[in-house]
Amino acid sequence: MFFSKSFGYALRSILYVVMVNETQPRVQIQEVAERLQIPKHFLGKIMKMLAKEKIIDSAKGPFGGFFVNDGTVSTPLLRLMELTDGLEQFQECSLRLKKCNADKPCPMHNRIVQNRNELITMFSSTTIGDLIRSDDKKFINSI
Amino acid sequence: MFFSKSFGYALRSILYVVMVNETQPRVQIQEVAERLQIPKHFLGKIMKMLAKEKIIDSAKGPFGGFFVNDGTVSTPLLRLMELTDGLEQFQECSLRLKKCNADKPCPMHNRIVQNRNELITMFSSTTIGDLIRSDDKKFINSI
DNA sequence: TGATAAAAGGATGCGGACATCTTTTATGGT
DNA sequence: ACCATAAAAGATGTCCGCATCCTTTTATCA
Ligand code: FES
Ligand code: FES
Repeated sequence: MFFSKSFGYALRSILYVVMVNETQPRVQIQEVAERLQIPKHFLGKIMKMLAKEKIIDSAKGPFGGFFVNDGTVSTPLLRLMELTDGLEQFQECSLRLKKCNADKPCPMHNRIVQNRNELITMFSSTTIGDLIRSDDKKFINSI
Repeated sequence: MFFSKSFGYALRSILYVVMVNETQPRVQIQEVAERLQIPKHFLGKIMKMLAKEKIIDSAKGPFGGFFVNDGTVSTPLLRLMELTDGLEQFQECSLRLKKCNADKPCPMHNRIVQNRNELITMFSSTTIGDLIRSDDKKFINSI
């Protein structure tokens, strides 16, 4: 289940930039696209958006590229999800009925609300940096 | 979050048929579509599929329509999900990497696997009948 | 200052989920 | 036998996520 491709691309790209930046000041789209097997031009759009939203920074010109800024590692996953997928999926009724509320719950509501809240909590409290620290460097092979 | 519209339509329609069938032997697409505010022709496709898969039964001709069968109320939600959305979303990596496995977990894996398993358990163990019993008749206004 | 490199930006295309409409087939009542 | 009715079937259309490509802008360096 079930995040958009954009979310996955964005997350993996940021992780890659953060890790590579430890030894290398700039990372270019070309490199990210190749290493992470992401369509280059599509990735361009995503990283441009991430830069505009100040999740990462970018520099044009020769020796340009993308690089982390002060906020990068403390970005919560929820913020990323907001940018790529929007937050409606967390807030609206799972059956897309008018309004998810405890007074007039849809048939699924009581079965799903706890699970959903746990997910929201995880997305709110987990940051980019958390992912890197917890899994150590090992997973660079699997992003 | 984040079931397909088809899943929502299917679930609500079945619930409606089950409940109405207590006092009325057949239910027609027209009626379901109006009461549940679902596009009629699209609903036709879905209910045809549900009938073919024996989740409900159908009868053509005058006084025809859809009606429950012996298995309807004991259908697990997971079976419904399988028919409308497929089960891949439960099985594959949330970042759509090759294979979700504990040996080479993606960065999200450990953050999400428990939540996902809880969801699978709920979908496996909850049936159409469960939904009707637990919420009693009240929610007929909100399907 | 001009050549070059890389991101920013925009136009276009593709496929699948969602939706509508029309035709065919089966059924029960007359 | 015939007709009205309703599901089955299928053709067609729309929209959006995903993807590609091309042009423009900005920065660097010889
Ligand atoms: S009312 Fe549907 S999930 Fe809350
Ligand atoms: S490896 Fe990605 S969710 Fe399990």
